[in-house]
Amino acid sequence: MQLTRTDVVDAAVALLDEYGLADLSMRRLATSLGVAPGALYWHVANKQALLGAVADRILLRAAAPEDRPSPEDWDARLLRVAGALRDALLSHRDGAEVVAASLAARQVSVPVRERLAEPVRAAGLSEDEAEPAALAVLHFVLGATTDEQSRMQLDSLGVLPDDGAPVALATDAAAGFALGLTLFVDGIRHRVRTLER
Amino acid sequence: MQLTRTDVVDAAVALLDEYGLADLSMRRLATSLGVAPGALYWHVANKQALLGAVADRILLRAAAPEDRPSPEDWDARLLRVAGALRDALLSHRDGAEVVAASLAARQVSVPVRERLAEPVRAAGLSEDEAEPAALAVLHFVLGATTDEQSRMQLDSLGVLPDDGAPVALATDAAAGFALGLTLFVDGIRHRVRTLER
DNA sequence: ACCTGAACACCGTTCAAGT
DNA sequence: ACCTGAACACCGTTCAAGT
Repeated sequence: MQLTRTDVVDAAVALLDEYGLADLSMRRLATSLGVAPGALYWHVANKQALLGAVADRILLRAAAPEDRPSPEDWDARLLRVAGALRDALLSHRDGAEVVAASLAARQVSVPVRERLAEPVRAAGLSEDEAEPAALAVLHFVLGATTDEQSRMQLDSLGVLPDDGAPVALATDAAAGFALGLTLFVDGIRHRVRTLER
Repeated sequence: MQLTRTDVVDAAVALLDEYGLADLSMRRLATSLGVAPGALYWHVANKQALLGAVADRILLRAAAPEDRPSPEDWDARLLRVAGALRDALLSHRDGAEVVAASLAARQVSVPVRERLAEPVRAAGLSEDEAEPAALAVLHFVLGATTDEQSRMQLDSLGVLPDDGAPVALATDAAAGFALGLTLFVDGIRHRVRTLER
């Protein structure tokens, strides 16, 4: 059967989940599809574009457009969207890294920034400020999740430096994430209040 | 003259500034030092460790320990440290990316997280919360600066998508950075107030 | 102690030529 | 239209052997 762009991205996601980003090469991908390396370049411009498509796949669940307006307050909405984003990133090996890199390379078409900007605008921030504020939240989510994910891999794969408390890392990461988001929400609320005055 | 670890890191920083992270290879580095590739592995365990040393170099200026306690309020201190961090990252090509990657690989020894945690503790946040709050600020700084730097490179090197306002990008980036930090500071202040009650 | 030579096992990308 | 074969120009890392 003939190869599709969708097949290529499917296989790339499968390789990512099984071997991680460092071992996701065009040559390995070609082998897994039973095809010569050059064949991939018919379906995809280059590796960067492929990773962008993978990033879109990862984000799609979390950042699909909402069909009907949510009845929640803006802060609950922001927390939910950011949480869904984190979940989506965590649901694939090196997901946060792939998305962060693709975002930096401007290879992502899922409007994840806009999904975060909507609640921030609803909070009452000006058009000018909602955009950078949403970006700040996005940067936090990506950074925190990349960190969490790389930590998970480091200590699944060997020993971690073990710097201090022997607590469950998973709950720690979730708590840190929640705290960071809370700081943002409170900061946004404060800014709206002072702007209203 | 005999090669030193310091020489190797010096040359790596020079290559980074001139050609960027993507073109900073061990082989190129060896050539620039007039040495066989294998020679580098006497002075440095591997590429990751080398990049960690480069990251430490980049951070050293911004995160050197303060000799005497600053007379500033905690919020001014936090803004200053975060700003100095951004400046340090911007002062080397791909600086933010190098530091972010090295931080994720736990290859950085400059205590940049602690430098941010100090003002947060001084604000009145508990020991438990100051750490993740400082991490959140660090993630924001790294994400925002990586973004800013990759944008700089993309439009110095070609055309940028030009999505909207034809404003000066540099001022935009600085303003977005300042806004993000302000949200954090206000969020922290709010949290301290509610905890005090 | 420090470095070379040479190899091992890979990369991403291109492109004429085939079907 | 889609893919192969083969090449080009690279990688990071190791390690016996030299000095």
